[in-house]
Formats: sequence, C-alpha cells, structure tokens
Amino acid sequence: MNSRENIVNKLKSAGVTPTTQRVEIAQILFSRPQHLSAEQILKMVNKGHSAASKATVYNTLGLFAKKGLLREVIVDPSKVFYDSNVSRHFHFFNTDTGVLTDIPVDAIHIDKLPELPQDTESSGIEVIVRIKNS
Amino acid sequence: MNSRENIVNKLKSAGVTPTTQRVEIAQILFSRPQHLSAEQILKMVNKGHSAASKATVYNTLGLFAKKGLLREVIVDPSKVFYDSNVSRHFHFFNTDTGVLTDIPVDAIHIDKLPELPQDTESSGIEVIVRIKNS
DNA sequence: AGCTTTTCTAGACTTTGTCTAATTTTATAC
DNA sequence: GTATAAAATTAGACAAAGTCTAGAAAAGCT
Repeated sequence: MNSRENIVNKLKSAGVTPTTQRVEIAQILFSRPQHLSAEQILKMVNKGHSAASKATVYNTLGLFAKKGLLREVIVDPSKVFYDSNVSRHFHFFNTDTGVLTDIPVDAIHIDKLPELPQDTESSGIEVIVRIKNS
Repeated sequence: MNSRENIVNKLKSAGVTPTTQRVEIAQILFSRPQHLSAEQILKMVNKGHSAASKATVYNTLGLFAKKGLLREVIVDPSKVFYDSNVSRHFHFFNTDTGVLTDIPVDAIHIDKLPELPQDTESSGIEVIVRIKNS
C-alpha cells in the first residue's frame, strides 16, 4: 500500500527512470483520474515538499505521454490537458467553464470507421462533445 | 458569377458587414474547402492586393466562426485551424505532417450518444482520428 | 572512486493570440 | 451632402504556453 513504491514501479515498468521529480509529478497525477494542465501541475509540485522547474515538468509530461502513462487531450486552444486515465474513453468539454469530463466508452457507440489514408496508421480516435451551459 | 459579389452576399446573409478586409479574407477562405491557420491567412492576405493587420485577421476569423461561416478545429496544440467547410464531417489529423483532412459524415456512424451533464446543451460533436505515417 | 550518460535547472526565447488607444470607415440623421 | 455616432481597423505592446540552451547535478557504470 506504499503509494510511493507503487508509483516507482509503475514508472519502471514503463521504462522511465524514477527520479525525484518524476515520482513527485506522478504522485500528483496518478493519485486519482484527473485532467490537469502543465501549469497546474507545475504549481502543485512546487507547493509540495520537493520542487521541479518548468522545463522538467514539461519534459516529464511529454515523456509520460510518449510512454503511454498519460494521455494528452487537445480541446482548449490555449493549453493541453493531461489525462491520467489512459483507458479508452471520450470527453465532454464545457466551453463556458473550461472543464473537461469523461464520457465512458460504452456511452458512445461507433459502428463504422473510415478507411485510413495511404501509408498511415491510426494512433487513436477521439470523440469530443462540446457543451455549453444552458 | 461574380465571386466577389457572392462573397459580399454571403457575409450579409450571415449578418456580417462586408468590409474590405473581411471580403478579402472571405475570398481566400471560401474559394474552396480548406483548413488554414490564422498565420497562414494573415500571410495570404498580405500577399494579395489589399492588406489587413494581425488584429483584424484574428477578429475576423473569430467573428466568422461565431456567425457559423467557419469552423474552428482544435487538434494541434500550437494553433487553431479554420475550416471553410461547415457542413457536418469529421477529421483525420496526421501528427507527423500536421495535415488535417476531412472524413465524410457517412464514413463514421455513431449510433449511441451520451447523456449531457445537467444544465448543459451540446454545441457539436467532434471526431478526430489521429494518424501517423507507417 | 572516476568516468560517462542522463536528468535537471534558470532563464532567455519563440509563437500564437489578445489588448489598447488612436485613427479610419461605415451607417444614420438631418 | 454634411454632421454625428457607431463600428471596424491598425500598430504595436503585451500575455501565456511552451521550447531551447548551456551549465550543474544526479545516476549509472566499471
């Protein structure tokens, strides 16, 4: 039940060297499923016990995303969200509040998919339902 | 068949005063269905006969989008694309090349939609199939 | 321990986009 | 048409997210 130990193992399994800063960032992200921006994470890290520079936070998030630990969600033109839930699901994005919420896989059913362009392969299908307050 | 006249009427019907700059921008955009960034449009305008400032290009694109003449496509974390095709369709985004292409409506079939959160209404469903070169 | 590679850091820099305050254009009233 | 009011345009300053650089620190060998 040692959460720090779990995180270290998670990083190791993904082929990521568990440095102090990476573990700190991972602990924030993986404590629960959530959607955070890089700036939010930077602030959270620097309120905690350790610290990390802006460059490290950005590098780490990029690395985690590349290793499949994190999913980048691009819905807001001004910043990218990092989703600690990497299992297949979709999103609502409230353009009034800027809040991103999950749509479970089984709430949307896509029963026909397009043929991909020549010499390309899919790296994921995103469904974003934009909503606004009524 | 006067393309300029057509554009002027299109803007008027949408409730947009057809100023010199707006008509110029509209002519670029509506000459054919395409996906352009604000910076691309700015450059194109200023290579043509008239000119428009950065602020005007950004304001105009925002206005066109609000009036339903244009669709904003948010897929690239570094810039927004403006799609001159506002009819219902989806997108491929090639993350290797940065190229956005259309997926016709009938190539994807979504037969189940999620319930919206309390006190919200949908303002559109986006499907983005991210692809990479293989 | 000594050497090499990886990671981290502060801060400069870049890019996209926004804001401001003054000017110009367009619309309205007479 | 001319005066006035309102809307649109402009240059350039500004803001925010993200990248880059070059040196310092930490980790991983042997």
